[in-house]
Order: sequence, then structure tokens, then C-alpha cells
Amino acid sequence: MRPDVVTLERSFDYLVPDKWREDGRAELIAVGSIVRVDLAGRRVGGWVTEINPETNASKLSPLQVLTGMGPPPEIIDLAKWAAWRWAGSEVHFLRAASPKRAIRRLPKINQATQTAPQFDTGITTLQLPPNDDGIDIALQAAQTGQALIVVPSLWEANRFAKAFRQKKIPVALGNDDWALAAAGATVIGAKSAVWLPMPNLTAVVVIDEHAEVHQSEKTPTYNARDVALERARRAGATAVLVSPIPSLEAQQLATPKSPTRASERSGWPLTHVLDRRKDDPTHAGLLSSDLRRHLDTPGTILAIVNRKGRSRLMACKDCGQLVRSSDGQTPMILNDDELYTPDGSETRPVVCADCGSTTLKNLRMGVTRVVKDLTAFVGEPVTEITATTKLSKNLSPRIFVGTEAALWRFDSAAVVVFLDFDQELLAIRQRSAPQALALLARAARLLMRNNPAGSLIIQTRQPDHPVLTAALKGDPRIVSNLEREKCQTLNLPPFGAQARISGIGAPDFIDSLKKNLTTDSDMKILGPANDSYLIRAPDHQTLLDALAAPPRPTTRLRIEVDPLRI
DNA sequence: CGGACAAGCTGA
DNA sequence: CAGCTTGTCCGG
Repeated sequence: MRPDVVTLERSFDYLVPDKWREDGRAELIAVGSIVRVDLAGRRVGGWVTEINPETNASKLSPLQVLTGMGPPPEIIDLAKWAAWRWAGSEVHFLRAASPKRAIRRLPKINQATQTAPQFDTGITTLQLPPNDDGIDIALQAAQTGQALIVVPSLWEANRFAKAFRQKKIPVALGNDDWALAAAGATVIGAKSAVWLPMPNLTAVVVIDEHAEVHQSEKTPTYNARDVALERARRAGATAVLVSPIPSLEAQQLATPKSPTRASERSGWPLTHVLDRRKDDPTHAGLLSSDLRRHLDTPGTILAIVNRKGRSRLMACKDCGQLVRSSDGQTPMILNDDELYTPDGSETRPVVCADCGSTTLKNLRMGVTRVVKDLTAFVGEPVTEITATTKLSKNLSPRIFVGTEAALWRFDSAAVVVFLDFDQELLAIRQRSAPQALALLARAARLLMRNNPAGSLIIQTRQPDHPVLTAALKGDPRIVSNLEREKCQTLNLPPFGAQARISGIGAPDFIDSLKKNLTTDSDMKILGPANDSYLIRAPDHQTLLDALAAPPRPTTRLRIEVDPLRI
């Protein structure tokens, strides 16, 4: 049995107590069963990994508690694979694959009526217009047997589940319904749903496969799309990757089946790009003069500000001058300890060009300030959306301000305004352009649910940015073609593999990693920068086999495979 | 991980 | 050399 102790990468042998043979408990033990044992003087939980193994221990202690059912053998194997693929402990995955409450027996469910599957075998990448959320293809998948539907959020999971239940399809909604999944129900859930038991898996559908939320923020930073694909492959199940803006990975795996140009184009909303370069840059407000006429539209208006990026618009604290490029035209932003222009053509240290002061202030307004300014601007109440804001159907306020997370709090809207889209375009992440387009695609979905369709308003100082061109033309290939070129040139995923190593144990780990490297190795170790190292390799096999070789330090070590932010 | 135990450090 | 900290090993 494998103890539920992250740093203990071993299994231990235990005896089944005689009493368990008498009372029938012994028969319930299977590979994956969750048990509790005494190990080194304490009680720990763990998973049965083998029954009647060859043992070389001199004395065996008995199992103490049979907690209940656990992940089936194929999930234990999948966890082993994922531990390699994301350079983490399989314990993390086994926990995700285990029911939160003890399960001793499975419920009976009415199996969905199986109709003839209309699915291609292998992997299909299905590009849909942004107004199509893929629920129809998910419903079809459920007709093939037992389907796994991976969605970006719990909100979406609930929405999908409702539609499935209306069609009398038995649904397991996330880990709470572990037993239903094990009994054969269609599984719908966010990333951790890929770990649920599915004895009759026939189809996997990943909705909005391009979304960053499919990747876990915590280590191991597994990507639910990739786990779902591996799972489908092992089970011989068919897999469909659905997205309005297919990721490079999905495009690599299967040439996208695209809608007609006309239907794709009509799936994108009316889009207005408001060029803020002509506004006075010293006026720190986020509300351009052109914005007002778009806010007269009846219906829900959602204004989005970015508070997550690290890049910031700066002004001198002493003389008040906006930090601008040498020609005085472009405002510069701060990243780490350097000022730079949004197009990257000019950089300089953090110093005011006018008075030489090194004290700068951040001009980015808090959401609260935006709420206040917007209230004055439109002359009606404006509500701030935070994680805890409760939304009821008959809300009297209709204008909302929030971060990009607010886009997942609404089903539909009449207007979505990105108040400072440059923050998205300049975001310090590996794939800022596709992810900026992903936000526009999400907004598009909310806007296109209404009749008449809503409009998308984008305030920017870079109106010719390819992301905006793609949205205006309703053609995401403009962005993905550029991104592919960039990733291919720089050997970034999916054309290469990378990992970030950080934590106190990182320098030692990197040292032993370097010792293992041959001189002709095509792996590159960069850093340290901000106490973390970046490792680049031509493919995951090379990278992960190298990462698995050196001993793990007992001190903290964080390994992020294919990190989203660098 | 957490306990056991050994080696290293300190102060009277 | 007792008393404590720090490091290393190992668990069935």
C-alpha cells in the first residue's frame, strides 16, 4: 500500500487481519481501496497498490482500517503517468482521484440509452464559433456510453449538468458524485473530474480546451485537457477538443474541423476598438470620451479591469509627469525593475526623465475608484463584482465592474467593455496574445446569447494589435498563426518543453541536474532569476526524464512543468 | 512526513 | 559532559 505522505515515494506491505476474512471486509479490498495503517508509530491513510505482493519485510503489521473504495487500477496507473508528466508526487493525483467521503457501495443508475455513436475515433479538434459553447457535442458524447465532459469552471459544470438531467442522462457532477461516476454516470466537472472512476469510458469532451483554467495552479501543475486525452487514449475512447480559438496543442493533435467562414464570422459580436492614444495620457482615468455612447444600450453592462497583471502605468511621484518614452508619445510601464514601452522598442531604468526622481507612483486605479468614476460618468448606480458578490436574477443595478473573473459570473450581457485591454496585451505570461483573445471569446459568448446580440467595446492604445484584428474580423487564426511562428522559433510548448524550478531546494537540485547533463545535451538551464530557474528541452520526454533523475531535496522544491507565467 | 538517533556546538 | 541544535536516515 502507498501511504498518503507526499515525500514518501514508496509502498509498504501489510497483512489483512484474520478478523476481516471472517466479517467479509477482506473481500472488499481491491487495488485502489483506501485503508489506514500504522507506519513508523503513527496512523496514516493510503491506497492498496498490490494484493499478495512478494514481500521482503521481516515482520508485517496488520491493516488497521478499511476506509472504503478508492481509485480503480487504471487511475492509479494514470496517476503514475501524470506524476512523471508533471514532475510531481502521485499522491497528489491519488488524493484527487479518491472520494472525499468514504464510499462502501455503489448506487444503481439508469444507464443512458445508447444510440449509434457518430464519433470519429482518436482525437478530434472541433472549432466552434464563440456563440456555441459545445453543449450539443457534449450531449452527443453522452449517447456513446459513459462520457467525461471537462468544462472550465463549476459554473459551467452546473449549467451543463442541468441540460443533461433534462434529457434524463445520469450525471456525476464532480467529486461529490464519485460513487455515481463509479456506477457509470456521465461525468461533468472542472479539471479534477478527470480523476473520477469511469468503468465504461467511451468519450472525452474538453470544453474550451484553450482555457488556462484547465491547468492546475498548484503543483503538480497538471493540465486537465492533457490528462483527459491520455485517459481517452488508454481506454480506447474517442476524444473531442472543443474551442472557439483552438490552442496550438489542439491544432498539433488534430487539424481543426472549422465552421464555415460565414458562420464563424457571425459568431463574433459587433466590436468597437476605442483608440485611447488621442486621450490625454496624464488624465489617469480609464474612461474615454468615446465610451459614453456605448453605455446607453439597455441591458446588462459589464466593465472589465485587469488587476492581476504586474505591468503598470507609472507617473513620477515628485513632478507628476507620466513616465513616457523619449519622444514623449508612448506611456511606459514597469515590469520587475525596468520601464519599457508597450511595443518593446525602448527600455530604461526606473527614473523620471524630467526630474530624475526614482520614486514613481502606480496610476492603475483600484476597482473601487473605477466604480466611483463610472457612477459619475453614466449617472446611474454601478456595482462592483467580487468573488463574494451575490447575483440574483432581478438585480436592479445593471452596470457592473469587475476583474476578468466577472466574465464567468454572467450568462449573458448587452455590452462588455474592457477598460484597460493593454494590461491584457502586455501581461507577463507565456501566451499573452492567445489568452487576451480568449477573454474576448468569452465576452463574445456572453454577448451572443442575447437577441439582439450585444457589443464588445475595447479601450486600448494599441488598436492595430493582432488580437484586436482577430476579434474585429472574427478570425482567431490571425493570432494562432503568429503564436505558432513565435513558439516554433523559440522552441516553446508545444514545440518544446519547459519547466520552472523554484524553492529553497532549487540550487541543489539544479546542481545535480547539471551534473547529469552531457555536453551535447540540447537541454538549457537558465537562471536563476527571481530565485527560479527555467529549463528548456526539445520535448517532454527529455525534460521529464532529466527531472526525474536527481534525488529530490527534503527542503521545499517547486517544479512547474509548462508554466503559464514566466 | 515525523520520529529516532547520531554528530556537532556551547557553556560551566 | 549535559543539554541543546542540526542533519540524516527510515518506516512493512
